[in-house]
Amino acid sequence: MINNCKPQLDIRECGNDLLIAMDKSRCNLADTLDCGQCFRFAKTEQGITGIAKGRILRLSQTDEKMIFHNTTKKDFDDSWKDYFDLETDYEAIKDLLCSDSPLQNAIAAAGGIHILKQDSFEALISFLISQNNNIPRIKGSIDKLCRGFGKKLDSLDLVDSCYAFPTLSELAGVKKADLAGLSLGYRDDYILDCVQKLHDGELSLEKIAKLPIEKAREELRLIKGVGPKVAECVLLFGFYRVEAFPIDTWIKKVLAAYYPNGFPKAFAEYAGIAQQYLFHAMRLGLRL
DNA sequence: GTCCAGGCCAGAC
DNA sequence: GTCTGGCCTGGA
Repeated sequence: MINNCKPQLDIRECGNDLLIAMDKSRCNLADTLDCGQCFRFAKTEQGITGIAKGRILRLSQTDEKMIFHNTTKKDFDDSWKDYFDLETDYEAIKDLLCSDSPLQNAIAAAGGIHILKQDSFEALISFLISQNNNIPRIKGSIDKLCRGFGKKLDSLDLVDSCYAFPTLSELAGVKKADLAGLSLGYRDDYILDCVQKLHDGELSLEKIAKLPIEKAREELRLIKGVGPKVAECVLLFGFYRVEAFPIDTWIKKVLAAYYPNGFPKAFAEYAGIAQQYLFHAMRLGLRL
């Protein structure tokens, strides 16, 4: 157990922008938004642009500060501080994980990653789509889903129009034919089953959020298309259960190469965070 | 052309 | 309970 010491944030308003003093090793926005946990952010010439919480967010980061463009301190305090998990003491967690050599190396390369506190419905639908799939296509399918069913957002200076991720009620009653053209392949049935079970009240994400992790896992697995990997992803990225440990092809390689006797139990409480460091480092092609 | 990408399901043993 | 083939699709 780690004594979580809430990090102090040095926040400054500058015109329409909000500047937060932050070393990239403490929180790296590019890595955080491009490590496979979310699918709605993209690099642009100015920085990073994406959609979360039904709003368009434009970000950039230098070595010593992150910049939330067109953002008020209230927006930040009400939404983004929590979304980017900026009040968790990652340095203490990394100190613990660094006692392990492969993790120490992974953290040196990817230690700026934070776990985002995403909407659970969005995460569930997104990771249903993610199975046996590649990231560009996942992003394309999700974008089309948003354009087809989500609320249109004021796009300010952006060329493309932007759409929020559809809510459960916006997707309720959707038919298989409505999903044609989203490049979902056989995954369309999974989404239909998921939306139907949630809309009928057979399952409730609010209830799942309050369950012990074992029980939450079982409930999620009742949805067609949710197997072990997808369930762990939804728990970790949609419910902020940082003890969840998704095992994908990359992590399988990590476990085989560096943890033949299993992942250390000492890290169980933060296994999901460790997983992200290892996953990102493997994708970078590093030797740990 | 083949392979595979952040898997899961159904059926066979 | 464990293992295997099939599944949509697009890019390397």
